[in-house]
Amino acid sequence: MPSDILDRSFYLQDTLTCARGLIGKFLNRNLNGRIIRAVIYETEAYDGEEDLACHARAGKTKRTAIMYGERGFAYIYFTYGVHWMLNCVTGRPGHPAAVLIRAVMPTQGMDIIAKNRALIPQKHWTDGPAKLTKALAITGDMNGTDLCDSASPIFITQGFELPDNYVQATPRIGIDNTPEPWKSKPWRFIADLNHLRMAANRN
DNA sequence: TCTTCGATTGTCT
DNA sequence: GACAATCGAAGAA
Repeated sequence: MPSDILDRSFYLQDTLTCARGLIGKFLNRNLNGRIIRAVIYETEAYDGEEDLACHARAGKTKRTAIMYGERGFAYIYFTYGVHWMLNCVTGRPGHPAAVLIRAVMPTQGMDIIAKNRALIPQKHWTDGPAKLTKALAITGDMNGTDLCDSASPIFITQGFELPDNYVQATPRIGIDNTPEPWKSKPWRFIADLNHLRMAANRN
């Protein structure tokens, strides 16, 4: 299948580089043989036990073990008793880190997403980390999926190169109780949606 | 075992 | 803008 799959060496890079680099890439979901594709436009980096916003701050546990494993795999966890979150394991081996996928722009398989997000305005189908997992039917049983294998239910492929002036870095969302300096680290990356739409339309 | 609280969302005012 | 929903992981006891 796609020779343009994002290969494991990508995920061995520094976690911030991965978080920035994933902006503009395609998130692919194979659902019973049908592919849903969406461009990633918002991510956050969680980097190591010393990052007090990172789940691995408590060390290696059953939940975070996947972050200590091989790079390029999915770390999917459940939160608020309701929501699934999708992350990519990144960074140097032995260093627990991951990139949270916070938002995507669907480009293929819209009919499936429409069913998964019934009654929700299209604008809000995939504009949040738990919204996109619901839209793409991603749940905890896909935890540990190899994102570098096009036979996986979830995998990531090459996308658009976005110049830095269309991608801004801001503090991460929803970590109000995390102490400084972690709370203010500009480890969230978000692309200009208008620019991304134009880039997508050119292709 | 018990308590706290979360990398959020959707609804209601 | 405020807040309930809803449950499992982690830390305390």
